Amino acid sequence: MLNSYSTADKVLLAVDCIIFGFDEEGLKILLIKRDFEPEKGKWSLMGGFLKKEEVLDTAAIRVLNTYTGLQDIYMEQLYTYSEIDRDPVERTISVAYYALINIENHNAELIQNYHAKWFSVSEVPKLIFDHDNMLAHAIRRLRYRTSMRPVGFELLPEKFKMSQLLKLYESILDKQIDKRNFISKINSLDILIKLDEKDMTSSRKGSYLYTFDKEKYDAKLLNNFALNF
Amino acid sequence: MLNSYSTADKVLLAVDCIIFGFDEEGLKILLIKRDFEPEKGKWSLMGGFLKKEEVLDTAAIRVLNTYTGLQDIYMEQLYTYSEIDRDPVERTISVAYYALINIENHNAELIQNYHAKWFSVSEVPKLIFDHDNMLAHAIRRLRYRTSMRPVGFELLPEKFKMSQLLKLYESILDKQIDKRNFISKINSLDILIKLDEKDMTSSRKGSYLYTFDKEKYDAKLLNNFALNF
DNA sequence: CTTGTAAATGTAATTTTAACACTTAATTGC
DNA sequence: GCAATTAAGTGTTAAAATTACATTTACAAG
Repeated sequence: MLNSYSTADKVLLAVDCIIFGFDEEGLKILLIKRDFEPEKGKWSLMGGFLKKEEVLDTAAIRVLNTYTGLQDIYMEQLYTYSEIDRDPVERTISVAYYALINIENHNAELIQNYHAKWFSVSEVPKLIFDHDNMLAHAIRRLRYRTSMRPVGFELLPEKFKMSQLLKLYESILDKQIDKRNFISKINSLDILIKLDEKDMTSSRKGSYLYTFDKEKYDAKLLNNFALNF
Repeated sequence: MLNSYSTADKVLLAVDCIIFGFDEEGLKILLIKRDFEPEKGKWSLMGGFLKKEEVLDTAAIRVLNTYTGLQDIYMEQLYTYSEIDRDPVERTISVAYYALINIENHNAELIQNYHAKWFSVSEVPKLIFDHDNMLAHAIRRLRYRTSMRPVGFELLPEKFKMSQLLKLYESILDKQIDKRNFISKINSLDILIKLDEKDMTSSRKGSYLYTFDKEKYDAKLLNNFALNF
């Protein structure tokens, strides 16, 4: 019967986390080496089972924290995967979440302790189960999202150079963007604050640092502004 | 322990279906009057529980068919809802799906037999549980999708007038669109075939009928063409 | 003080979008 | 049969957005 709570099947529900990061080398993703069967020793997304009295968003945050120690990371739900044999051990439905984080802010040491490792998105190893599929889906979504609104907030350090922001966009969208057009478009959005400070590490001349203007950014968000690079 | 299949909690997993339709009156949504407790007699989305050996996509199709007799409706997964008390009877996680169908093609009689009823999206009654939230989410997604690619395929009859297509877009996006700009933009996409046939029911002059050019449409899809009305 | 390096900067051509109103084709009623 | 009616059909222009493209600047190093 379609609507009897008592006779309905119950299933295992998992969450898997796709964590994007960004540094000088480009766009990366955080993976773990599984330390349990099946597929022990293979690379995998971070995952775990949903608890009875837990909301999915919370489960995703908990799983990420368990594997990496990372806290207060905002994740977005991506998609729910339910292929019958996606998990060879037992029928498991998995809800994928993704997040963007700033690699520098989230110290490598902690991640080392937890056996998680960053991989360039262009050099991701074969993953277990349907995790390749999840990752591909997440990248697609990230690209899409990027063209709809600035994503730099989460992926860049507090203060950043314009060239970093440009590189971030080029990494995510996987294409070259004209520097001048990029700068004028970003500036026209009026969501950055140019600081008096310069970063002298990368050139003789030094380059100005910027921060996001959170207030103006939030105001724009309401209008669903697009970017179209 | 995070990864023990044997000790992990199992939960009830449901699917709920948000079915959009379109006719002369505009954009509509298909609801049912619940004939069981709780909330018996209240309006609701169509829902049902996932079976052990069933994929979510299939469950969504099955549920829709059970309530409406409708078959072969392509649905897209929307989002998974997991608030603890979203279902007052028992903890239930629900995966929402949405679809666009052509009301004329899917005969009203069948739907009557099954106690489902079409409501204008502007006049939807209060729904049970978190279904209002799901619907709002689905409308947002439909608008978004509409601006990214033509959706007419599913919502219009095989042959349609340009004015119907225009009205469809106006209904979904909930705003007026200039007739001439609309026509020239649609034509520039080169995905419609203008037939020799005219529809004489709505005016003295009659209006040409169109169909979608599926091949050209699919070719364009690869380029992720946008519409921006 | 010359050299090297990345940063910073502007303009013109093209394309896209937005705003806007009259004519046409055919039926209906007189 | 002709005047009236009704929705269909059709182009142009101004404004805005996008794209393509190259030189100068500031500073440190030698």
